[in-house]
Amino acid sequence: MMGMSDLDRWVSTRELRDVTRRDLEGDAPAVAPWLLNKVLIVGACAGRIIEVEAYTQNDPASHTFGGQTKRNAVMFGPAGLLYVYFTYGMHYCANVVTGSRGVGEAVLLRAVQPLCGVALMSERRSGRAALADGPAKLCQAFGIGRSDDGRDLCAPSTDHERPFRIVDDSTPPPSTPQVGQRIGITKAVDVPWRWRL
DNA sequence: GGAACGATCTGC
DNA sequence: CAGATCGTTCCC
Repeated sequence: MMGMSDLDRWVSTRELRDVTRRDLEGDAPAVAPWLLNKVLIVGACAGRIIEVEAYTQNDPASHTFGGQTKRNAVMFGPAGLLYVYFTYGMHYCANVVTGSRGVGEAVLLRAVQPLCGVALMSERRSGRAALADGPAKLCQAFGIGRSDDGRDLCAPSTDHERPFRIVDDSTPPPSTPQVGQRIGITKAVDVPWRWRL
């Protein structure tokens, strides 16, 4: 018999508000720190966003710097889409698209604090202690993959089996987040567009 | 057609 | 600190 999941319990104890497309639309460097403390929900897993990076169109480190391609097309879509890319031959990373249609901007989700579905995350992470403290680990823990590229985080939830969105549980973004250089890039390395709790 | 290179992670 | 591992991009 199906018991109440930890997500059900967690949701019922907090006032959750869907983050709207309008909330997400804007320059990635402005939206990125605002996303801190928001909650990512994918299926039975939820986690509080604790580290992000911004990427803009005229940013040499961004996938969109060279213009639109098949791979980065979602980044040019409307704010609120999820841009998922495959890298290093084995990892996926997930971004929230922030620019309006035609503008290639997004915020990379680098780390979340697991809130729900911890057992499932642990299983997907092969029992390792680190569940979602890196962009590829986060995707593995949440089961985010290639087929999620272009999913709409702001559309009304149609898939009740696998909700897929970002919500505000009334925890405000930190007033003084850590700010620093982005990780793992070789261009525009001095741009301080990484934010952390 | 081919080569170089990753917005990373892991184990040594 | 180097290896894994393959899609994407860019150059010839």
